[in-house]
Amino acid sequence: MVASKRDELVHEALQIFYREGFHATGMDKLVAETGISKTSMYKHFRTKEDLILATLRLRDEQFRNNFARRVEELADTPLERLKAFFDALGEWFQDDNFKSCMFIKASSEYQDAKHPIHAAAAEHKRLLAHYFEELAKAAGLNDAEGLARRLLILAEGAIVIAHLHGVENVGNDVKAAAVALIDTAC
Amino acid sequence: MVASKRDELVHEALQIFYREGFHATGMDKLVAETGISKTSMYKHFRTKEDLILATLRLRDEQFRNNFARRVEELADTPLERLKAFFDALGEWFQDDNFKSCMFIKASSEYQDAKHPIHAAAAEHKRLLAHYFEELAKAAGLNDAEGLARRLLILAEGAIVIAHLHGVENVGNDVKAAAVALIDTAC
DNA sequence: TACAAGGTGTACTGATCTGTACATGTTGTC
DNA sequence: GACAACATGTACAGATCAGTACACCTTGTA
Repeated sequence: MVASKRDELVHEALQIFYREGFHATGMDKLVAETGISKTSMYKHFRTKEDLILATLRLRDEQFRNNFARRVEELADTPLERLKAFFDALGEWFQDDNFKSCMFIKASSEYQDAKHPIHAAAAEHKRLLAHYFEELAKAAGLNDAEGLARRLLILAEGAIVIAHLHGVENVGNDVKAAAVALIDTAC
Repeated sequence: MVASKRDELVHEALQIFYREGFHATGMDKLVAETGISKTSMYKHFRTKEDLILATLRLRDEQFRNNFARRVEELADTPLERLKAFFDALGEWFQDDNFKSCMFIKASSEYQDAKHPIHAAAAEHKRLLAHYFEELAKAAGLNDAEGLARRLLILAEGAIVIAHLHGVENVGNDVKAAAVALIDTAC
């Protein structure tokens, strides 16, 4: 099955934006690296911003599917899964292609909260917090909502530090901290 | 006392880069907003990158001085000061001009770990971890180094979430999480 | 008065940016 | 075979990017 050019473009642009950044990636670079003509790109997306938003939607989908699947592989109960998320996070940091989180970087380049790209990043993180909250509720933990917010803070901090200081320790550190926070809510 | 044009440039460029981003701020915009001529800028700094590095050095100085002072105002013992850092962090989030952390944003725009700007950001965070570690040691806590790394993760995550989701809750959440982690090391 | 240091204004180079115009080629379906 | 949908190449507009050239002005000091 051959994916449509549109899908191909979004998939490839995702990789390039993730690797190189948004402002630093021009449309000409996308043409050069994907082999897709600029005319086609602008047929599918009216602006570069629209293309970026499409890559973020895809990334959100990928990220949450991959993590949900991996967490389900790693553990069976809601409580164990909540903790296992932070193992999966550590595994991600080990990936050779790991370069921080696309949404954190997007919000760094598009800082205005009202900007659609910033808003998409905020929404992605809200969904992640919601995921934590559902697991915490299912595990019968106290203050599931507050715990979810605290775990989100941990996850984001770990991503930033893994990117800045390299992967060493970070996976273990964030897992330990997460377990400590979760245990206080038992 | 009149500061030198060089200092004036670095101070103003810092504000603009912080507010608008690095790639998004052209040298022509700096000329327009500071009133300093481009010729003068390039007399003081060979490249835009050199200017950015100078703003990061200033920011590092400001950040650590301000926080150290505020933390000393808020508490007297090492243990209390370690906790008080997260109160000071919450105060920062309330600042109308708060727009995440300049170093996180710098590492988002300059992703390569070998890039001087990325390296400067990494160093800034290492100094912050060191600050935590010294306080933890002075407080006689267990595993001061590990605790410092976990607290750094918390601080960075809180900054990211305060930027993405707004200030609500974040200050209290991160303080509660930090206290929980610190108390497990007592 | 002379000089040097620092600052200025303007106009420019050559590259790159987003986005468009326009004519052409390919492919699947009726 | 005809048509529509989708893709292509090329060339361009107009703005902006980092950085430079060059002639001039201001000010403190000797």
